[in-house]
Amino acid sequence: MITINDIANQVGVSISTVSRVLNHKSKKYRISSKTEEQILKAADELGYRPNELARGLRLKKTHSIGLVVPDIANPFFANVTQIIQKQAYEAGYSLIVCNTNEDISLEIEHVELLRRKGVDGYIIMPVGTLFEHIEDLVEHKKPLVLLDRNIEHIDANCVVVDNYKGAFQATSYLIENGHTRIAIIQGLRNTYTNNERVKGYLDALRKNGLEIDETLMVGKDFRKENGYIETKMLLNLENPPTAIFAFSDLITLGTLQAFLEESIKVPEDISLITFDDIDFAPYLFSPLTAVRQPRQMLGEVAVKLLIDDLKSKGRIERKKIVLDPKLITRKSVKLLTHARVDTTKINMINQY
Amino acid sequence: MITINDIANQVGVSISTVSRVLNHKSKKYRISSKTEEQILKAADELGYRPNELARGLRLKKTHSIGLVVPDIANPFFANVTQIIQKQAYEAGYSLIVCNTNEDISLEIEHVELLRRKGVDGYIIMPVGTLFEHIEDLVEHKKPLVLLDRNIEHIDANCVVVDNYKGAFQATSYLIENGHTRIAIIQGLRNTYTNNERVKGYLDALRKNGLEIDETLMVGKDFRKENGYIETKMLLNLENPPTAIFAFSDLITLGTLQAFLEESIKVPEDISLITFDDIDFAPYLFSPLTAVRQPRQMLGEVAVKLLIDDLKSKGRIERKKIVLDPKLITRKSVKLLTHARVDTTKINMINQY
DNA sequence: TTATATTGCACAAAGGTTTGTGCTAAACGC
DNA sequence: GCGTTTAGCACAAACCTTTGTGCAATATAA
Repeated sequence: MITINDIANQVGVSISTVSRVLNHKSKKYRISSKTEEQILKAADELGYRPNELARGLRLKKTHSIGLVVPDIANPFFANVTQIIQKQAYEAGYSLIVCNTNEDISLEIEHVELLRRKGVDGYIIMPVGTLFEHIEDLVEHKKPLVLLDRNIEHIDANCVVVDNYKGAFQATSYLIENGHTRIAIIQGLRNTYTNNERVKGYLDALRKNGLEIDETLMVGKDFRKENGYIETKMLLNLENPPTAIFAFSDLITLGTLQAFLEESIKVPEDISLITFDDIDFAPYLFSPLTAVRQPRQMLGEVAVKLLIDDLKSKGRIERKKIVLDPKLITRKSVKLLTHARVDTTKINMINQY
Repeated sequence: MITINDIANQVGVSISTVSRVLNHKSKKYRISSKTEEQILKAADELGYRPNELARGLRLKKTHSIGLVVPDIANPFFANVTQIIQKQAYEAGYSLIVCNTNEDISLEIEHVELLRRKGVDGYIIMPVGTLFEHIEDLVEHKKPLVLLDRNIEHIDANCVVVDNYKGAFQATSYLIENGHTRIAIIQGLRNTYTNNERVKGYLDALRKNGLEIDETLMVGKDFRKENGYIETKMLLNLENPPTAIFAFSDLITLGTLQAFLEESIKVPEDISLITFDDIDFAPYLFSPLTAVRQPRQMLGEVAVKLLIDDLKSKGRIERKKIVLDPKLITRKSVKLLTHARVDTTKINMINQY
């Protein structure tokens, strides 16, 4: 491994001079242009590569940021991750990616690891059930942004989408189409996203004077298996729902599998609406009506917030940013015949 | 920040003693259990967190590995990435993820960055058009595994799937179903995967005595837009194909969009087969026949190979591992009426 | 010519670890 | 009681940088 020492020896100067030249501080320290050239030449010839560990140790900066994500394989998170990676790279940062699998103890461990590695900042999509480790981060003034999921009590940068609104719109749309027995298959309980979606769902029901049936509020995590099992159960109810609102693309995947096995057709036999607008949604057997989240914006804003924080060294105040989702209507929701379509109401929903 | 120095002061011993205790070397260096306890207690109370930069500098080990991937947003790569992350974590390594966007200059930059950061090993899915930067890695004996794409001339660990076989099977399947005008929409030219797939396609045509029509061999990268544009062009041919073989899930996405716009139905109007068996494939408007790649295995083997290499310090010989893909037949291929189905041939293909 | 300013660079400390070696004091052998 | 072993730890170097300060040589001023 070539170090500045090797360069110094080759040129016959001290390592401090080499360092200054390599860091473009020749003028400031009055290094003659002759020496400068020699050093640059030697560095090139020897194939010098700065040791970022040593720099990081000295400078207390690693130019890397830690990304903590629940499930990279989930298309939604994968997309957001890609955006973040790109933005971070362009700002001069590398990404250390950690997958928590929605496991809080894994999340804690990963955050601990990232601290040991001395990352400059954190972008975290927290499980959200425990958060002392995150509080500790803000207490120590570590640049941090909470992504996709807010933690109310914590004074940290945060960018989320308005899950309440998304769920409210989706549920309202189903109601407008004559559905009264609407099931939800929830994601992980007590996460920010899930809570907000449940609230939106309930409020939409209440606003329309529909009764709330707890047996229709099922589900426990954002995974495919959850969607599959709960759908099977829902279909076996004595009085099954006429519509299902799935809280993630992966849940929808399980739901579709259950439908296939039971020969249930969407929307003829049952209506389906989903959070997360997967790329393939339009080409599914029944093109899916979905709540689309602004993935690109989510990632871009997260990185921007973090970089601002990094540059300002905490002098800048925390921001909580809420982005709007959008209901994309396709063909997976059936208009029940007894429904009176009230276009004014629909317009109201779209403007909401 | 708490250092071993702080612990040493608190307890009243030297930092070397602290270090040895914290590294479980008390016996080896005959530290009294009394001192040991005191140090452990102080470390806990002070909330000591080892500085991995300093350790890395001293030990020349960072416990992190660099992952270079063309496109994390692509479901295939996203899935592989997730597996790798998990396996790496369990082996005690963090993952620095770099997205090259199939851009060779970005790939080179990322590899350079990873070297500066001193990652212990590399898992790279190379663009493959240039590879001096990778050769340099093996020359310097850096633990490395090439994933999904091999580079023939390079003596590195490597795990790929048999793309030739996958393409051969898929093409043969189409031929068995009476198709003679089979288009391929290729991915990035001159990548290992693309080359092998083209070979498999051509060999299948030749073996069945079909003519090769260059106008049916289109496409230039693995993205959606490529699929969309090329499909539009293919549909406008004076003598359009009866089947399209798309070389990636994203290409298929574009193809489906084109089909939708042109009101083309699969498989009635045209047959479709794809590389990469996306999770949603069974539930598409026409459930997709696809070449499934063993994603889980791919990721697991890659990490295993790398870890072995890391542990053996280069004493172990390089391995090239080839995994089998699997043709999953669903309903996107139409049996052309004039075709004679030769079951013996089909069996032969499946055994291949 | 002498005093002062400037040029051009070297020295050394610091950042937090790990580890080979050496030193002191107690324990042991006889 | 003296020599030898052993226990228990400290010292200091090394890993590779960055940077404040200092010093010699040259240039400038008077």
